[in-house]
Amino acid sequence: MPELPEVETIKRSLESRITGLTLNEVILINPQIVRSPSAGDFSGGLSGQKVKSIGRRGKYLLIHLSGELILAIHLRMTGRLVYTGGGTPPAKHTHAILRLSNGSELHYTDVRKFGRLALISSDRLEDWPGLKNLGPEPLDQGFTRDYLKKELKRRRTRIKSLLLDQTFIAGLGNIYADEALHRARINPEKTASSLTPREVARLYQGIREALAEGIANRGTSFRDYVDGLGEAGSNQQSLQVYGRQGKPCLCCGLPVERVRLGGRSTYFCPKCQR
DNA sequence: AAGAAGTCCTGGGCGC
DNA sequence: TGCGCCCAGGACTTCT
Repeated sequence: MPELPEVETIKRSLESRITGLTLNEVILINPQIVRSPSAGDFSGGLSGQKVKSIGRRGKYLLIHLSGELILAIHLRMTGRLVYTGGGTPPAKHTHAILRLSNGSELHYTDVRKFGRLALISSDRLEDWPGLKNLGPEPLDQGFTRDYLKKELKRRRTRIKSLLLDQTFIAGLGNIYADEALHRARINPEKTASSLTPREVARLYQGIREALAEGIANRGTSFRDYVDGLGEAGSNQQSLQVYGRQGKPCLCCGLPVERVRLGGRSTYFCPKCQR
């Protein structure tokens, strides 16, 4: 499940490889993955474009192109964007191939077909539905303790569900939400507005540290995730609670519990997170 | 208007 | 060995 650290790692791994290259050819195997515009306009609009730079906003990878266009990619759960030297036969579930001017290729692969690609005009990026309502970047200056405190105060939903709400904060998914709450020693079922000032301060730290560690470890390869060069990350070895149901909490030794919360599996330590 | 629930997808794991 | 069932979850839509 590519979340902020995984998308950031993909961005960094692709940057030096494709910046400055031109997209010579776009092979759209499965048009279903294109969110906008139409499949024909998407392929036609991309062809001939030069890659200027790569950015990221929340879980969106943003490839900035020469003609004031941006290729926005959301990998959802099982999407992969992998650079290959060229001539590599496409893996199963490959839905698009972008052929670059040096003969290399970007392969977009997605087992469950939840991910989406879109071609957006640069000047309309801020108004684009996917990005328009995104909350602050948790690792940027705009995400402050004060923002967190104020937002939590007015929300009556459970804290775990709020952490997954991209309009509240951009980039957290199920793995890093659970890890952030464990770091902060907060029970995921607590109502957001009920957190004490100390808990809010711990949560602020927990979010930033969980994400920073994920980036330092080049992402969590729990199931499908690989970076832009097809390499797995190592953050799965550093997870404290996610996926560790029944295993001893690394802080207190009690078994990690799993509950369903908002339709999502949620892992926590009942002793450390009260 | 906030919050919850349903929907899309396929492979892997499990019970029988 | 194989069939059927459940589970994984991000963002969007629909509902209450």
